[in-house]
Amino acid sequence: MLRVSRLTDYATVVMTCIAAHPADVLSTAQIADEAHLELPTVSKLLKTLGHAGLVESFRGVNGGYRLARDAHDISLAQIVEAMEGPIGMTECSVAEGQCEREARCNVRGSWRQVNSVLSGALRSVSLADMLPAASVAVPERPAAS
Amino acid sequence: MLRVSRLTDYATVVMTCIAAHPADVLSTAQIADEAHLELPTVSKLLKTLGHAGLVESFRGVNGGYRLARDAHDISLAQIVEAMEGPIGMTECSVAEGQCEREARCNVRGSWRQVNSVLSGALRSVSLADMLPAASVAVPERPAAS
DNA sequence: TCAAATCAGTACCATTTTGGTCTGGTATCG
DNA sequence: CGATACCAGACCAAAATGGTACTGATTTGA
Repeated sequence: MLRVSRLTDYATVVMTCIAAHPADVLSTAQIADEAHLELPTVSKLLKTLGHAGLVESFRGVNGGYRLARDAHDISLAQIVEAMEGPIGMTECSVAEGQCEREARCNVRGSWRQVNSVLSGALRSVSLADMLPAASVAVPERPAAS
Repeated sequence: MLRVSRLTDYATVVMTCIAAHPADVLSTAQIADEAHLELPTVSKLLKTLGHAGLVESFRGVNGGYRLARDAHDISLAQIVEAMEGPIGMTECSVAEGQCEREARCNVRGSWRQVNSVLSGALRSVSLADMLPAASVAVPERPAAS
């Protein structure tokens, strides 16, 4: 079915949740609640996203996560690569020497061409583009504490 | 990492092998030999490709397979769809109502956008384009650099 | 008409990937 | 010091994937 893994999909949702509160440090529990995902799952996602340098973490009481840089400077491609590694539609798009047909393979060039179109599309979408347009105004749910 | 299944990759190889002999009916054994793949695997591929109407089969002695239409009229997208079903990068790109977030999901639109770019790229490559350059003059070669 | 060649369909199994949970550890704040 | 909250890793169950085997149906040709 040619799709990204479910975790990658979740990662985009989690990232938009964090991006919707640019000023705050959100705990994993808050993010899980907002994204409607299980807490351990969100925890694992954030760990991976942190390793990739897309979010930064703060430990201890009142700790949590925050975007590592502005939402305009984070692309969908970076999120996908953080979760799944280098983008490649076939084995041989990513690394050389995977199959012995490589030298005389007619198919490989076409796949690489499709691949570059895809990664271009992923690079062209930023996290800011994925936010609801309304978020420039007041969010629908003001933090009732 | 965001790739088509290995069988889909094999399917493109098998299709180019068949396309390289436009006049002949090739047996599964011949195709397997030429593609350097196992015979039962090729058999399964061809059955699926046949159901999708991309190749036609002939039974009995001297039977085998042949392209159902000209190589220029078969796109990479059709091969992928034959093997993997509708092209969609996320669950919700393909069908509605998969997740309860759908109504207010900010992420979905961006995925659908990426998706349409990808399927456009797959549609733009024909089986004829994937053959060795001998018999085909590639119309446009967008310089990928 | 019989036998060989060849595709058709189904069922099955082994491996890998994926998604998710749990446990213990460490840092920070009050 | 202790409560909170992130960190790291192992671990497990379920699903998808790739491959194999077996049986049946159809056509050709001797």
